Amino acid sequence: HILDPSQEEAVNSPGPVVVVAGPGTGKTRTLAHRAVRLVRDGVPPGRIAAVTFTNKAAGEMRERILGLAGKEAEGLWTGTFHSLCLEILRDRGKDFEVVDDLEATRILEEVMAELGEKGRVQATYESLCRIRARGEKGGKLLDAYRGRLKAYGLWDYEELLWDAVELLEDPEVLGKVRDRFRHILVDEFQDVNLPQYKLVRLLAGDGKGLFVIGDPDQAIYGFRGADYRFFFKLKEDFPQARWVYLRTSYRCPEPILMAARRIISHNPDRFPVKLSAHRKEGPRIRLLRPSSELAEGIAVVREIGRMVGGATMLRAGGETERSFGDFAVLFRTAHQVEVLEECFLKEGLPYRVVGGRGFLEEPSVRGALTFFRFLLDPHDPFRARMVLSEGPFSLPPAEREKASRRITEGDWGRLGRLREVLEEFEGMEDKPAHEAVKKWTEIFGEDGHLLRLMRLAEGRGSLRNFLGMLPLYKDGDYERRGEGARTEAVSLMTLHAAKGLEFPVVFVVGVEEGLLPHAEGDPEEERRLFYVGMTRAREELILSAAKSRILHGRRAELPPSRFLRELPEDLVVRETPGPRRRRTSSQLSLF
DNA sequence: CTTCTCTTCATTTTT
DNA sequence: TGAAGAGAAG
Ligand SMILES: Nc1ncnc2c1ncn2[C@@H]1O[C@H](COP(=O)(O)OP(=O)(O)OP(=O)(O)O)[C@@H](O)[C@H]1O
Ligand SMILES: [Mg+2]
Repeated sequence: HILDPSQEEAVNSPGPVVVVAGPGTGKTRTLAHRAVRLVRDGVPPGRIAAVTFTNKAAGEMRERILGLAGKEAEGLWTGTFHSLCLEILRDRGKDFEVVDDLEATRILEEVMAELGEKGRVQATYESLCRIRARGEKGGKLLDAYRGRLKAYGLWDYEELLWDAVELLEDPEVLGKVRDRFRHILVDEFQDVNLPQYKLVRLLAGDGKGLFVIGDPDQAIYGFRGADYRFFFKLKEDFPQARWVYLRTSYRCPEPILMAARRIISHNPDRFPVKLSAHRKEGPRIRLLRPSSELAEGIAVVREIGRMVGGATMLRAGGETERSFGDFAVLFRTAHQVEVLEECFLKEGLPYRVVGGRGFLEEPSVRGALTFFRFLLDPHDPFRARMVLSEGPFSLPPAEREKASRRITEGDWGRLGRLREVLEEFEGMEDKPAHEAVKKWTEIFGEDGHLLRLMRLAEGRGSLRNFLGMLPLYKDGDYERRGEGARTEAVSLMTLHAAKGLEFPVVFVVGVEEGLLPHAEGDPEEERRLFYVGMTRAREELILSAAKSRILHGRRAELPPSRFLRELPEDLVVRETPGPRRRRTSSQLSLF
C-alpha cells in the first residue's frame, strides 16, 4: 500500500482534483486510496460516491476500497452512472422501470410502424441513443419514442441519465442530493457522455468534493456518444482544480509500454503526458502470422498449453510456469470468440467468455421471461405489449396496438392460444420458478438456454421471487466454460471489455487492416482501442495477424494492420509458424 | 394476415 | 454467411 509522490498528491490534494495518467499508472488504485483517505479524515462513508461505467468495474472498485479500509468504509456508495441516477431518482420518489435495449428496440419498432418510418430498427435505436448521449436535437421520431417510454413508465439507459440531470437542475433537489453525496469520485472519466458530465458538474457544485481520474488515450466509447474532450471542459468549469499527472506505469514492462506509446503517438492532438515504465526488463512483443482465423485460434491455444507447461520440457529456459488464469485473449469484434471457443474446446483448455450477451438474452429465454412477467401483471400495458413483441405470441409491430385493445375488450382473436396458455399457468406465480420453466418447455419445446434457465431457477423460490431477483444475475457471470468446475480459466473478451483489467499474458488477435482498425470505425479511436489492448499485459504480449479470414461469408485476404507498421521493429519478434507438422488429410483436402 | 423471395447490411455496450 | 426489412403473392 505504498503510493508514489504523484499518487500521494492525487490522494491528498483538496478537491477539485483532476488526474490524467496513462495505463497502469495506478489510477484505479489511487482513486481507492483517496476514498479511504476521505473516510479516515472523517467523511461519513455514506456521503461518498465512487462511480464508473460497468458493474464489473464498480464491483472491483468496491473490492479495492474495502480491501484497503475494511469495515471503516462500509456504506460507501459504489456503482455505475446508471445506478447512481436510479438511486437519485428513486430517492425522490420517481420510480420507473428500466428497460434494456432489446425491450427499448421493440418499443421503437412500434413507434416507427405508427409513424410509417422505414429502416433498420436496431440502427435507428442506436442513432437515437447517440443523439441523446451527445445532447443533439432529435426529430419527431425521438419525441414520439420518448413519449411512449413515459406513457409506459419506463426508462431506457439514456432517458435514465437525462431524467436525473433534469431533476438535479432544480436547485432545491440538487441541494439535498449534494448533501447526500458530498464527495464524488469518477474513474475512467475519458468515457463520459454529455448527461454524465452534466451530472458530475451538478453534483460537484463548487468542486470541493470532486475527484476525476482517467486517460484520454484510452477513450473507446466515442461511438456511443462519449467524448474525452470533457477533460478540457473541466478546465473551464473548475478553473481552480488541481491537475495531477501520474508518470510511472507499474503494469507493463518497458518494451511493451514503449511500443504502445509509439503507436498512440500517431494520434494527433493528444495530452502531452510523459510516461515511463517502472519495470525496465521484459521480453519483446511477439507477432504471429497464422494463415487463417482457425490457424490463429490453434496457435493461441497451443501456445497457452505450452506455456502452462503440460510438457515442461517445451518451455524455453527460464520461462515462468503459468496457470490458465494468467491469460487473456482479446479481439475486436464479439463474433471472433466463436472460432476461439472451438479451438479451446477441441484442445480441452479451460476458458471463460467475459462480457457479451448472456443466455438470458437468448430469444427463447426472453420469450419465456416476457410471458412470465406478463403473467404476474397482465394489466401492465407495457408487459402486455412485450408479450406481443417477442416469443411465441409475437405479432408484427403495426398490429400490436389493435390486438392489445381488442384483448381488453375480451376479443382474443388469433391470440386464443395466449389465453389458453395463461389459463394453464394460472396460479404458477407463487409456485416454484423452475416448475414454470419446465411447463413452458413442455409446451414450446426446450433448448440449451431454457435448460440453463431452469437450472438457474432451481431453489430460487417462487416464480414471482425469481423474476424479482433476475436483474442481479443479468450482469451475470456470463461464463461459458470449456471445462466444468475449473476456476482457473483463460479469459476471452473484446478489447472494450478488457478496459481497466490486467493479465500476465495477453494475446491480441486479428490485428489486420479492416478488422483492427475496423473498416467502419474512427481510426483514432481504433488506435486507442489497440493501445488499451496492448497495455493490459503485465508481462508478455503476443499479437496475431491472420493472412486471411472469413469476412461477410467470404474468405478475404487482409493486409496486416497499419498499427503493426507503427510498432518499433526492435521491440518485436516476428515468429514464423513453429515446427511444421504433418498435414492431415482434412488439411490436404482444402487444396 | 401469413408466407415467400429478394435486397441490403454488417463494430464496440451501459440497470 | 445470415439477419432484418421491403414488398409481392397467396
Ligand atoms: N505505487 C505503486 N507501486 C506498485 N505497484 C503499483 C503502484 N500503483 C499501482 N500499482 C500496480 O499497477 C497496476 C495497475 O494499477 P491500476 O489498475 O490501478 O492502474 P490504472 O491506471 O487504473 O490502469 P488502467 O489505465 O488500465 O485503468 C496494479 O497491478 C497495481 O497494483
Ligand atoms: Mg483503472
